[in-house]
Amino acid sequence: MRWNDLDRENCSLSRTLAVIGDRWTLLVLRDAFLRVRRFEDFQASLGIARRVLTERLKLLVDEGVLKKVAYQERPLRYEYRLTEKGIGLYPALVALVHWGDEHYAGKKGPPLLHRHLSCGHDFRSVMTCSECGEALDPRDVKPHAGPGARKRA
Amino acid sequence: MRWNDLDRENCSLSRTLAVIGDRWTLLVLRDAFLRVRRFEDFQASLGIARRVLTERLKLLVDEGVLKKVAYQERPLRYEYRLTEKGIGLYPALVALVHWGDEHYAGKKGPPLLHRHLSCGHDFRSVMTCSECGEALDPRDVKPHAGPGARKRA
DNA sequence: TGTAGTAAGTCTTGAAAGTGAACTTAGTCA
DNA sequence: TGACTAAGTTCACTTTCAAGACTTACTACA
Repeated sequence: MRWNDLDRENCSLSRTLAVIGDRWTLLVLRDAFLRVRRFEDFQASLGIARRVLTERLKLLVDEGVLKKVAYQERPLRYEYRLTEKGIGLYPALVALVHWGDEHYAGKKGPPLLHRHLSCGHDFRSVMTCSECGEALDPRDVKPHAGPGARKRA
Repeated sequence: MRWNDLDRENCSLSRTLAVIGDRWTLLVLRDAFLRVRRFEDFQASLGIARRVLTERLKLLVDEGVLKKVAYQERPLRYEYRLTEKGIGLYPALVALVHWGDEHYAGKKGPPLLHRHLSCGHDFRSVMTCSECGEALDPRDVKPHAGPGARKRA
């Protein structure tokens, strides 16, 4: 199977991964959330091959995860910013980071903490149920076919 | 940069991606959460090349995300099950699925729904603050250097 | 005893994607 | 004029992936 075929699969995870399911893409997004915006800055920060960076940024822009915004004219130059759709990936990214903090941080602790400005504390994200507000235990969740289901979910 | 070098980077996301940041790996984990456990079943379900599946399963076992459990002797055969560490990836996976539901589900709606057994409703996951319990707005979060920080976060 | 079947890999070969360095373009600055 | 900058593009080379055939160790059937 080719990766471009993934978006035709009837699974929201496949379709998500067809857009952002590539290591570089997720690192680009991490940087974007840390306010990196320009081509040279992404390149220097990640050490990514320039051709690959060009390709990934283009895909993210085409998918509406990032948008190009001119930051100067003559010479015309653009920077890349997260759209609302892109910001919607924050929970997933934070969940991955916190999983890494938990299992791969060294003795000293995690390299980066997240502060919740409105309460003032460093936090970990907790996945809760949109309906009852309780914290979710994976064993307390049952997947079932939804309205868009075909044969395989 | 090689991908094996990623785990030496001082960033929890890099270290996480060195383990699970590969499209196939995440799809393997999706299947694992849907109770797929055997080599042949993963292979048939995903259409993944057998060599790549072998490799990915081995990495996940080496990293303690999956464990091999014998389900019969003579011939000795193993199945792959999520460990506690693997189950810890559930929030991230659900967040990715829900992002896909939101942006890529067709007119009919998402192919798969998640029911919270203890409250009985289909839900979406909401990221909340472990300290104050409020839902988190990405704009209300400020990352800052943690105890394990080196020069770059 | 021979034949087929099963589960979990392993091997092989051509195609695709990634890597690093040099090059290009359009403009500024001194 | 010459050096510099940002954002790519091009090129030669290496690594990884895809698809399918093959292997191993055992069971079940006739």
